[in-house]
Order: sequence, then C-alpha cells, then structure tokens
Amino acid sequence: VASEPGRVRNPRGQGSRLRAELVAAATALLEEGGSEEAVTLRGVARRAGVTAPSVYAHFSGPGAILQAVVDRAFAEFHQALTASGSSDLRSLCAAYLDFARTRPQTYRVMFGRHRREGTPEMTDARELEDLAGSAAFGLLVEAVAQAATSTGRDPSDAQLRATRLWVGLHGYASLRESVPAFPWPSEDAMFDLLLEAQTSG
Amino acid sequence: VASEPGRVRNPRGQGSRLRAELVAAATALLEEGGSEEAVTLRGVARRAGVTAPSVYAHFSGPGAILQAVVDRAFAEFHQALTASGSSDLRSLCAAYLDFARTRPQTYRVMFGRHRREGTPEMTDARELEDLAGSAAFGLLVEAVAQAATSTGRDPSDAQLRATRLWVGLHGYASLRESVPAFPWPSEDAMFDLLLEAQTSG
DNA sequence: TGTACATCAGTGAACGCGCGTTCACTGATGTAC
DNA sequence: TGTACATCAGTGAACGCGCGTTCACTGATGTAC
Repeated sequence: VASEPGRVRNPRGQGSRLRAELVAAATALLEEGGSEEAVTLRGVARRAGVTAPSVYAHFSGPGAILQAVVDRAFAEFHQALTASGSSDLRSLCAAYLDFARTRPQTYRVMFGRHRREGTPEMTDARELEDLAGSAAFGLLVEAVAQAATSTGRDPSDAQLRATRLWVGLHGYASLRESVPAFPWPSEDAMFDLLLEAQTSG
Repeated sequence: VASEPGRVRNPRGQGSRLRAELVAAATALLEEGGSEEAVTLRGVARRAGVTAPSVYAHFSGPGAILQAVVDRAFAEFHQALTASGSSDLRSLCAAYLDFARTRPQTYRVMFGRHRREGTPEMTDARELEDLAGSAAFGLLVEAVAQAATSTGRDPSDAQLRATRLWVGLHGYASLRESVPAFPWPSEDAMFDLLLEAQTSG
C-alpha cells in the first residue's frame, strides 16, 4: 500500500489539512459506495492516499469520521437553503430536494440514522448537528410564516405547517430514492400538492 | 459453538422449517441490532441455534436472508393495514404509523433501501415485494377515493392525493424515529394536519 | 553561520476478530427387498 | 420380520479477507544555542 502518487506530505504546521482530506474522501466513498458501510477507516485512508494509522491523529475511529461527514453536510445543506433565497417558499423546497437528489447517500445518512446518545466527546458535534438541523428547519418555519402573512393568513401555526411541509418533502425525497419504480409526480407537481395544502385550511 | 440447548434437529421432511426460523432470527437481530449490519449470516445462524453452513441450504447468502425478512415484513404490513378496516382513512393511517413505530428497523429497511437491480434469481422476490408495496399503496388510494366520494368531492385525483398522504406519513414515521429530539406533534395531531390537507383544496 | 535537537506528519509491520464460503463428514430416519 | 441402503438435516474444521487498532519507527523541517 504505497502512498498515492499524487499525495505529498503536508508541511509543518499544516497537518490538520489531512483532516479535511479525510472528510472529503469519506464523503466520496459514501456517495459512491451507496451506503455508509463503504465508509471504513481503512477505506477512507486508502482513498486519501494515506496509511490507516494516520487517521487516528484526527479521528477517534470510523464513527467520528462519519460524524464529521454529517457535520459538514449539514453546514452545506444550510448554506444551500440560505443561498436559494429563503424568502420564496417554493425555491426553498426546490433547494431542499436538490440537495437530496444530488447527494442521496449523504442526505440519507443525515436524516436516516437514529441519533444515539453520544459519548461525552461527541456531544459538541451532535449539538452542532442538531443546531444545524434546527437552523434549516427554522428557515422553513420563517418562509411558511412569511407566506402566510403575505397572503393575509394567520402565521401563528407556522411551525405546525412547516412540520407538515417538512415531512412531505422528506417523504418525497427519500421514497423517490428508495422506490424509483413508483410513478412519482415531478418535483413541480409535488410542490403544487404540498403547497396547495399549505395555502388552504 | 455447540448447538443451542433448546434446538432439536427437524424431522425428515420438515427441513424447510429452518428457513422460517432463520427469517425469524434475522428479523429479531435486525430490530435488536438497530441496523441491517447486525444481520450477518453467521449471526443469524447463531441466533437460530445452527451452524453457519446450514444456512446455505435455504439462502444463497446474507442478502437473500434480508430479502426474505423484507418479503415477510411486507406481507405482514399489508395484513396489518387490511385488518385495520381499510375503509376508514384515519385508522388506516394509524395502522401505518403503528407498524413503523413498533418495528422501526424493519420499516426502515422496507422503505429506506434503494432497490437495486437484482440478480435474475432475486427477480421474483423483488416483484413480490413491489407487488406488496403497491398493494399497500392501493389500499391508501382506495381509502382516499372513498373518503372523497363520501364527502361529495371528485375522486379522480385520488392517486395524487394518496401520494401526498403517503409521503407525509413516511416522512413523519421516519423522521420521528431519526430525530426524536424534534418537538413532534402527536400522531393524532399529525393526522389532523395531513387529513386537513386531504379534505381541502 | 553552523550544528544539535525537538517536533511533526506521517509509515510499516503486526495482532486478533468476525465474516462469508468451501469441503468432507455424520448420524438419524425412512425405504426397498 | 430383518437388513442393506439412500436420503436428509445438519456438523466441524478450515480458508482467505478486510477490518480496527497498537506499536515502534522514520525522515523532513523548524528552533535553540
């Protein structure tokens, strides 16, 4: 297992660059491997062009690598939703489904794993993750409330309506990925369905 | 690895009983292990009180075991939905969420895995599975259509409305399991939300 | 300006483990004569 | 009614593999004097 041709040792103070490379390698393995089982410590090291023990300088084990992948993904997710122009509910939904469609395995791991009670050392990372998830949901609530007020309706139940919208988006995104044979409506048609529910009642 | 105390060798013509025992063992491991990774060929054999090579008399490998678990689960799922009295939309939804709540890992595997293009030998099993999934969805469409006609609305878009209901139910079921820290509405409140969307527009 | 030293970013070999899979086999039970 | 034989439901030992983890190490680079 010689080091990859391309890789050169990081300079003196920049050892932590490897951390980012490992996260990138793990993310690639996750999407290509089709499952989180593809993200093994040895596999990630191999992909990054480094030997297995090097990983321990940055992560306590395979679980911590996947956690870092999820953390970064949540940050990017939030960024993608923000960049979509969060005032427009429809484009916010489009950004949501876009992320889920282009990075299906990452999305699956973000929202499809049960978050177990972490070890003490993981607590910060999980709180960050929860924060990121909450922040993304907050954007949804905000957009729903704004859509309500701009059409002269009561925005006080925005959280509940945003929850309904979220479960619809998530259900569509994940089932479309898992059951592709089903006659799914297009994203646009799905928006019509879900937002029709929002603007009525 | 001595054979489990309880287990006795099946009588002459009844060798295929082991198949059912293996599926039951795999189902138990899936729910207890918290993930499909817990369903290993050796683990299933161990749980069933049998040595590993015995499994090959009934399954071609670990994938085939999990497939059998899913097949049986879909049959039971359809049965549970039927038994709920499929005419009432609300109790149908309750049966759906009941299954997802009491057997979360099984539910996750049923609807959370991408169905890859199977090997030729798996085709029949997958078609059965798809059939079972479609049959369950058919119950939903039927109940939605019936609810529409009984309230004097147009039942022609029942399939689309049933799809919206399905993604909502699935999103709620799977996110509630994955993100338990979220302030989820109760199942009843969720029904109100989802069915309010159904009866309007 | 030169040199000893500490530090840093990794390497390489080794380990034990559980896994999937194979192979030859065993021992009870039914069947043919 | 007894006995040889075929069949069936498994067993037990062995294999190679990739994994996670450990340990002592190496070699380049900056720093102290």
